[in-house]
Amino acid sequence: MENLLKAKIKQAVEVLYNCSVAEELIQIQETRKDFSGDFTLVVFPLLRFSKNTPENTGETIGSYIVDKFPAISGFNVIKGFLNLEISNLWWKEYFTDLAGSKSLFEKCRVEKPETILVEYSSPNTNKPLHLGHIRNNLLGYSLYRILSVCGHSVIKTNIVNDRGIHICKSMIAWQRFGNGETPQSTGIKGDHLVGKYYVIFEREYRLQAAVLVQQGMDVAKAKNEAPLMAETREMLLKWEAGDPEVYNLWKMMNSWVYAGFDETYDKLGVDFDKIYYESDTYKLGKEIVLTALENNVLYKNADSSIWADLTSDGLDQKLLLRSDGTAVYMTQDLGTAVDRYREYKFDKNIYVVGNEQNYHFQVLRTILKRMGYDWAEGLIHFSYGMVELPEGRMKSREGTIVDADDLISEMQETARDVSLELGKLADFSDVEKEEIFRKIGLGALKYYILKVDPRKNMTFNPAESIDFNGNTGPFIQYTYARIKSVFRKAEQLGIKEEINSLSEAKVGVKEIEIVKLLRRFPETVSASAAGYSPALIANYCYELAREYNQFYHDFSILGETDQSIRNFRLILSRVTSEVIYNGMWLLGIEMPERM
RNA sequence: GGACCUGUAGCUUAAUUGGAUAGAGCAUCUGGCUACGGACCAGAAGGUUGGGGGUUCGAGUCCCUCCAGGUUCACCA
Repeated sequence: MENLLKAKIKQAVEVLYNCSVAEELIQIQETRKDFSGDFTLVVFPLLRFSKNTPENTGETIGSYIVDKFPAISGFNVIKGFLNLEISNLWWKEYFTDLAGSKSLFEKCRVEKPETILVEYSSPNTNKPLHLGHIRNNLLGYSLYRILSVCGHSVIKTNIVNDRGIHICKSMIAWQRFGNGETPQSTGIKGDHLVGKYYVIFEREYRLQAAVLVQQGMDVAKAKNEAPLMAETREMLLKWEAGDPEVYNLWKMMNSWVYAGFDETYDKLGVDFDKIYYESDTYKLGKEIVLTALENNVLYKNADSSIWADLTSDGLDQKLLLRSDGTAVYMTQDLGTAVDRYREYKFDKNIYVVGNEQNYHFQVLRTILKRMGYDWAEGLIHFSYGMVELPEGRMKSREGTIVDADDLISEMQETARDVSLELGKLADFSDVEKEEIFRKIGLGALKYYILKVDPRKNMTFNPAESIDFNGNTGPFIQYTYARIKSVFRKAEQLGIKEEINSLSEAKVGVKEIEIVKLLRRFPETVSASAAGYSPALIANYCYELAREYNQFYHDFSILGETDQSIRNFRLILSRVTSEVIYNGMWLLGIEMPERM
């Protein structure tokens, strides 16, 4: 419709003012709700052609369009805005097409599909997942679905930080203080057990350093020379050298962690097509660094550490190999990127990583480009904001980290409490009920996190997150469940859809209002793909649900005596439920048939 | 100190990328079921978009400058 209007307006300006107009000057937008009309032309940019006041120009163009374009039933001009009214018949015909279309995503397909890797989650194997990871996983997974329905070929990847000094810390602590504990012997989930030893390491290490400081050593030196830290460094060297004892311990503890992660991913409803391990990719990283050193892209320090000098790009010096030859984080990221490109020849490699690493990715891309990898252009850092608590940032030192597993079960508990209190599920079995509680609890959590602009820091307010009223996941699920309830009733009454006669129904403004909203779905999906923002879809779903609820409240569907209107409303409800279902599906949120 | 980011009602947030009178939810107050589901709907109140300047027909959005907060610049990841 917009394109048609643009063409007509272009024609109008040519005929009326004898000038040809550039496409960008014709600005069409949906009319704001407080004004009458459907589409609005901003006339200011056209004044240079009309050489007249905004009002007169609007009037002139408006009359021309109404005259030449039967779908336009009227217009009004307010200040510099020409509001065009589309005939109800056009909307009803539009809706007829929509109701009969096979896929809601047809209009989202891009012309040139790309191969896109989406990396998300990226856990360290020394701690369980927390609230920050939840935002990461939900964003990554939703992005995967959004890009996929737009026609791209998307590969979900995860890079597991399974090596490095931090892993050795848990290992050392377990060796020293673990007494052979295992997930089996303790009944503790594997990732939580390993996390426990990471915490123990930090505690003991801090104690040792404090003792040294008390003996008169300065703080930096004490931190460096505490025996636990020395052992850890030694273990990392052994690990890189392939020492069998260290290697086996590492394998065992990592396997515990993976079992734990898999459980959490499963609960969250996310998965991966390809998992990379840094223990595999860091070697390639080292090779690449050494090759680049030979090619004089990098330089070697007197202590034989290897660096990139990025000062000419406005960045700093960056260490790529330590003086003892071991790899750092950046080294393995270089290796991973090259590895991935060799395997997939991706057009884009999207890293879903927090905004605290903005600098890291700037450096990564710069170094790869200097090394001559032109495809580094396609590395995209999808930089999302931190999740904070009402009291401020989560701090492990203060024990304010919100654990992912705990949070998921708490949300489910709350869903159970609320549902049981409302008592609408009496005729369900316990298993069925639990499934509904799960959908509601997770729906609330996911929606709460995904509705905010990913780029912004967000506050996670526990009290607010378990609210199921207003702009929440359960509100949207509830709207869906109500529509389903209407269908069940319709079936009982033997009322069937008649898709042929939709445009004859004498429906009111509210129905048309919803049709207008439904029309925005594909463009919302496209916009969320282009802007990497699931939040746009979340807010759209809410708006649609709210609009539908008003309609549902004010009008009867099955009780309507005019059959053509009843039929229109029934199909309107069906399409609305489909759009809500699919929109929420893009966010990874499941919809219960009843709740 | 350098670089980057953020600031919208008491709180959580939106704003079609420069368009009209800044839109919602929570909390507060008031009202609404003989109905297809009240996890709903309607109404009230709440704003100098951190301050100031500039560009523009038009600025929450772009530029400058202050103020406040955050992130980062590790032989951590």
